Amino acid sequence: MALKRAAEDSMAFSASSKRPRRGGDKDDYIDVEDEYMNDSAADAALVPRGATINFSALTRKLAEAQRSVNVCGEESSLDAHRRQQDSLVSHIFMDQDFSWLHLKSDHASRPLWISPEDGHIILEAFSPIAEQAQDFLVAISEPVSRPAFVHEYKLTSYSLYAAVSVGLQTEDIIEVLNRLSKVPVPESIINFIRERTLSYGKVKLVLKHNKYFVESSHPDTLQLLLKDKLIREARVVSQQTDNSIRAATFTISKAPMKGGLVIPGTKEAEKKKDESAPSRALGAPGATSADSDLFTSIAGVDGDDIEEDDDNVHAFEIDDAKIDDVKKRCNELEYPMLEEYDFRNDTINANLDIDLKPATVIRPYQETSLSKMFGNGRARSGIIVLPCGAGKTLVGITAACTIKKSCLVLCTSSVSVMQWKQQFMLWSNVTDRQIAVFTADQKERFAGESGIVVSTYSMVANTHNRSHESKKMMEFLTSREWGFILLDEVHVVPAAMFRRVVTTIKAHSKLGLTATLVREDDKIADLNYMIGPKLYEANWMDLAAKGHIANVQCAEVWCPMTPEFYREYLREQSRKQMLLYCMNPKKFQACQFLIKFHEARGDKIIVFSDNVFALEAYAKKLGKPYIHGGTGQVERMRVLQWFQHDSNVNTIFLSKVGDTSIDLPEATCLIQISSHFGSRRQEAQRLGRILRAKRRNDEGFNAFFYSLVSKDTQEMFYSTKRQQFLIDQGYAFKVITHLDGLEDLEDLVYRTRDEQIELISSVLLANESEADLGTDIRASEGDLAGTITSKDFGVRKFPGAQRTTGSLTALSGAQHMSYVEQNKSANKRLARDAAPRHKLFSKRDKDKATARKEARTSGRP
DNA sequence: GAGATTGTAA
DNA sequence: AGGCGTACAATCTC
Repeated sequence: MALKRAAEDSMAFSASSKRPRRGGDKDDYIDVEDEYMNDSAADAALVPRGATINFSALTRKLAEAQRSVNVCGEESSLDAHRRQQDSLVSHIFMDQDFSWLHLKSDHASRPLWISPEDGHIILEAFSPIAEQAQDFLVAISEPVSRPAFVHEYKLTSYSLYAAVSVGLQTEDIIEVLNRLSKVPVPESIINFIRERTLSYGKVKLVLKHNKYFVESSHPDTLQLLLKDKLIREARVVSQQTDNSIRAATFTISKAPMKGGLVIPGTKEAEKKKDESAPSRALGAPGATSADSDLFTSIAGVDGDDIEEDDDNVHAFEIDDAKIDDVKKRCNELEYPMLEEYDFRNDTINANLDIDLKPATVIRPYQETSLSKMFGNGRARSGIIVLPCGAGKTLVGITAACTIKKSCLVLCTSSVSVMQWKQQFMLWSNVTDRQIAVFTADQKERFAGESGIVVSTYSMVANTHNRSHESKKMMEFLTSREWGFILLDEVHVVPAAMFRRVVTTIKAHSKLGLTATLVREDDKIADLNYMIGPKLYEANWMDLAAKGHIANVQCAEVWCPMTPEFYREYLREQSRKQMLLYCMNPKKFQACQFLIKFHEARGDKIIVFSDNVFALEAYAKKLGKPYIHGGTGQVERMRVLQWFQHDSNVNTIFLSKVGDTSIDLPEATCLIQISSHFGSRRQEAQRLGRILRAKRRNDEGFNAFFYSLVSKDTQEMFYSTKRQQFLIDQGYAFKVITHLDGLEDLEDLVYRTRDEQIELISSVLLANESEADLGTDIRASEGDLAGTITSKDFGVRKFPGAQRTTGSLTALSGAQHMSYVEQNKSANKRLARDAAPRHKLFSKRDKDKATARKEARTSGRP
């Protein structure tokens, strides 16, 4: 069967590095590439002897080699697809010739290659010391792409900042890089590292007595910062002069002491070495202990600290409303502020007496991530990136148990609020009195001086009218100093409203947790100054290889459109097109087939669809339960109970509700029928649903992840884009163009043409009733309301032709009246669409926008 | 408990 | 560069 063959193909490939057949299209690298591929991989050096090499082509080749082929007479479109995917692989070394670089004589045993131009680093992942090298590279650079054989990293300002903040020093970085590199570290890179790390770690932001101070052991650095207007104006010159002579000078205090700190739940370093044994596809014998010693000590696990030049530190106070701006500016000035919390010497804030339960042992990578955070005996602010199901919660709880101060946990939904509380109770000895929940329907407060509060972002970020209780609760939250703030799903924090929480809550240290540090907008970089640097990022493939998360086989199933559907697809506009390619009968069939196939294997299956209409249609047709946003709580729970405990219910259909909060440890197979929009995060999150499968440690267990894609439609593009994150994590997507045995299914849905035609008319009908009102009314200015204009037939509307200012025709009450009786929801949409056209509303919108902007930049001169 | 409002994602 | 349109969650009010 085709499916099985695909899996075998890929296995055979990874075992013997046999290259899939493919027409040679680029001649310039073929020779080199062949030579490389025929070498025993462990010996092969990335920089071969020989003339000009096109590295870009080489890396692309290797990445592509991971996608196994399932040839089915679809050559042309498969090739086109591949070319498209190729273009997504990073373009390092494009048109660049680095063959002049001097190779060290023993280059074959060194796994790194460093580009002198842009700081990209290539790691041979099959090198015996790859794992240690990887630890080091994660600490100093950004992972760009980590497929099976060749990993790509990039040195950036931020990554070096993160390296410094986890305790690495400039010369260490250069030295280790040099040891690992096949070529001497280029001068340009050395300069870059020196230049960037020089100023890092010199300035700190500290919270004392509920006030923020910029602190440094170098007064001249502070002077330098004060030359900046923004920072100068953010400074608070206090009247009280405790230690300082005059108000204009900095306050001086004793630098904090360091010392040995033990993170609870850890069991010394031996454990770690045991875990590192299983080798991956091309893995060679493990590294010598000398090697690992070198890297762990360099990577700051043992907690070597930056020496303070001075026993005294100097500081000036800044306005807490402006810390966000100041932090941002300091970053721009290449003096990023470290946020460290010397919690053991904090005598002002009451201790919280919690600890992990004695039996709790954390996993090696959790320990590693925490050691980055507590490497120097203090709590650094930053972000830890772990895949879903890898135990982020436990990392957070352990951190809280290490700091032992009051702690605020923020999550995205009230469901996860409850989960966090429950997890705290499970893993630590926290008592019910110490942990409080703050949501819409529960406003508790902990008893005593210190405690834990779990809440949601919207609860804390909320600006508009609050109930009396919440007001009081908010006062409680903002008035006190928190030792620790835990930000779950930290990638949401850059959102306009949610980022507010970082400034309104005064916390000594912040830890952000997320599985996918990506957003489709450009706000993700803001986290660098809002929270702190990325302290640790796990490699999904490694965790899977070690059995912490499940192995996943990913596949993209191409479903051809039936002629009727494709004809309609070409005629319609994008929105209706979407419905058409979701409801493609071939996709229906593929879905049915896959469900049947996996149910027979004993899998528990989740089918995702963003489109609620399609979701309902599929679920009803295939006779499976489904949940979407509109499903009531009771119904949801019932369906989930069935799914988890009833052996007759092995498949459920979920809309976007399934992306977050619902915990489904039983699922082992996942099918996406409508993967609208190119969200990498959503794709990764969905994959995460099956990573924690309980059966993951069974011999040869695989979880399955399918994306059903209608061929030759927009969906192909989105699908490619969505997969990027997972491909960067090292997942290989297979393309399946034919499902063997599908035709033999006796109760195959929509087999006859008549049935398909019936489906298409129901789809079009659904379109009429649900979608048309919106499009018709939103005709361009001056059109009579409800008139269908030529634009409605065009393939693509002219952008900007719509939504200009107030034509009153669209507002004339008659329309509203005429639709009120017919369709309530349409009426609602109508009102929403029409509203911005009226001057009053547009004014209100504008006001709101400016108000929001002001709130964000509040306090700025 | 429905509805309104606000906010997020992509 | 930002809007597009949809699905969803959380909160408060009545």
